[in-house]
Amino acid sequence: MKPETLSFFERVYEVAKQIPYGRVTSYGAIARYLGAARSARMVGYAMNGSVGKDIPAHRVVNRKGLLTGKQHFEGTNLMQQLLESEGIEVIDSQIKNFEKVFWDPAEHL
DNA sequence: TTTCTGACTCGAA
DNA sequence: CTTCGAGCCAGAA
Repeated sequence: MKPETLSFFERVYEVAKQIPYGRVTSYGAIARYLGAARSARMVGYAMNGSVGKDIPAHRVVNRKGLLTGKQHFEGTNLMQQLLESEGIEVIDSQIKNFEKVFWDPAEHL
């Protein structure tokens, strides 16, 4: 691809799409991978437009493994349901064993 | 052009 | 240990 022609949002999408099944990552991790370590907020903001695209936004959480963006899904528990269906243990919007299911873009890409 | 906002993060109290 | 505040950047109005 031609990253130079892609907007920041589009770059975020490209990375988010590559999150493996049953794994999750953080906004900050994606931001750092894109070279914008301090644009974690923008990553989340970008996910707003993830609807209608093939982006598994539910696999992206904050660095604590907390489903901070679940409110942006249809139901307040949809995001958690999706993660649990992938084998990820989630309790009260908090991912358990977050370190084990965490997927670092820089590590895989 | 200026202003505002946000699905974050980190450091300090 | 938990809670609170300020900084950060990119995009839309």
